[in-house]
Amino acid sequence: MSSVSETREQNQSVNVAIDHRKGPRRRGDALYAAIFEATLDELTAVGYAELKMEHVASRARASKGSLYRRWSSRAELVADAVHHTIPGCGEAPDTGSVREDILGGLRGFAKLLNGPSGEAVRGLMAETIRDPDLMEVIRTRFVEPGVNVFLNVLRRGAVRGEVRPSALTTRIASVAPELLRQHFLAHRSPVPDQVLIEIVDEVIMPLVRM
Amino acid sequence: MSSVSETREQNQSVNVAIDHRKGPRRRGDALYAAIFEATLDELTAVGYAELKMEHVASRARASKGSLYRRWSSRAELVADAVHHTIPGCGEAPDTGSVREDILGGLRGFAKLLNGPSGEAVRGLMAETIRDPDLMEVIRTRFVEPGVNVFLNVLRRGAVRGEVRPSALTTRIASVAPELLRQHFLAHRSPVPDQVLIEIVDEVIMPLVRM
DNA sequence: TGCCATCGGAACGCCACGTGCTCTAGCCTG
DNA sequence: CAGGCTAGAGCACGTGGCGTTCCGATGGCA
Repeated sequence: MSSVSETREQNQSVNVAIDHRKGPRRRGDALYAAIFEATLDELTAVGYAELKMEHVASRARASKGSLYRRWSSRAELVADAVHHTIPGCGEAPDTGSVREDILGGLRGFAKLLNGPSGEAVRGLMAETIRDPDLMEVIRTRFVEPGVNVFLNVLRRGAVRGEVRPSALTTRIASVAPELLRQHFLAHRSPVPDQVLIEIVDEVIMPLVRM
Repeated sequence: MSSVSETREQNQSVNVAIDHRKGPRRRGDALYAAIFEATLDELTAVGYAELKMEHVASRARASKGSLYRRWSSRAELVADAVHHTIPGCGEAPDTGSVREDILGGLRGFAKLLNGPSGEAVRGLMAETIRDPDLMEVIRTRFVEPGVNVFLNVLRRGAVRGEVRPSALTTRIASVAPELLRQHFLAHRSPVPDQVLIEIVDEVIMPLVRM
């Protein structure tokens, strides 16, 4: 996380040694990895709105051409970078209590949203306005997996008799992540833990009780 | 310098008919109204993402300067135009039934979202990423009034014994509009009426029952 | 060793932004 | 009613990021 502007100045003015037409040059996976890393660094540094392809390239010590050869837009690059970085889409714990499971699942999502991935997701949500296709990608990668997490929690709760069987629907399983997402979009991160507790105790638990 | 004035002379001689420095010129409210109308027309024509200040000005037969003198950004212009156009922020009917009241309230919002205002709101949501101040404006103008609508419905229902008193919270009153908003953002409009019915029957009614 | 796909760097045209300038219409005052 | 003053229309400009293209260099591979 050293100073970006220094590096750029050197590139522009004097230091011939880092003209990488003459230096070591990466290809394939190594280059992909460097670009992903630079993308996340840039996300944390300036946020999605101010993320410029040129700066990502410069930070990755790559060329704009190399970026555009792989991704046709900023949104695709960021989506790939984030998806490549986060391990899975999270999984709720199995504590034997629906309340604890859902709260744990929400905390997992909140942790992602509060990090650089969150800044990315926020930006990607915005980008879906320009590009409806991207919305499909977002839904598939970030939204639907979340719903399944909570649906599984509810199923386990129903088996134990904690959850009324008629609550085992996609719509109800979507409520918790949707409220979280809505709060995340409508307020600046980080999402306070108190909000998660409120969602669980005021909404989800009364909603799924027998 | 002389070449510049030559060009200008040519432009003038060719385009005399549409040089509105000589035509009727509006001020004050008339100009505001024309700009708002042009903004909404442009919104329906090309959507928020492709809305350009230059095109709005041209459609309103106004100058960019007149726009920037009033609004410092596209987002402020659109927010003003929409807020100036919609009558109130909607009010739920009082049918004597919580289910019908909430459904009616949701249908009111959905009607707004499915029109040009919806395209505007969608775009403004995106813009809040660049401009956190704008988020405050959006919340004040479009979000919070909606919560109060549903809170009033729940209060009336509690008086009638339809709603448990502990459900009279801001958080619970927010659920319906938040789920609607989330659906609106995650899918292209128009929002199907079936979605509203599902929100009411699967989520809200079980949530607020005695 | 020689080939060639790929890389880094730089320059380019493009487009919208936001601003400044000039000329002019409409109102307001004396 | 005349003159002044405010504000609007139109145009041109500088700026900045986009996405492309070209060139020279490089590293993997036959």
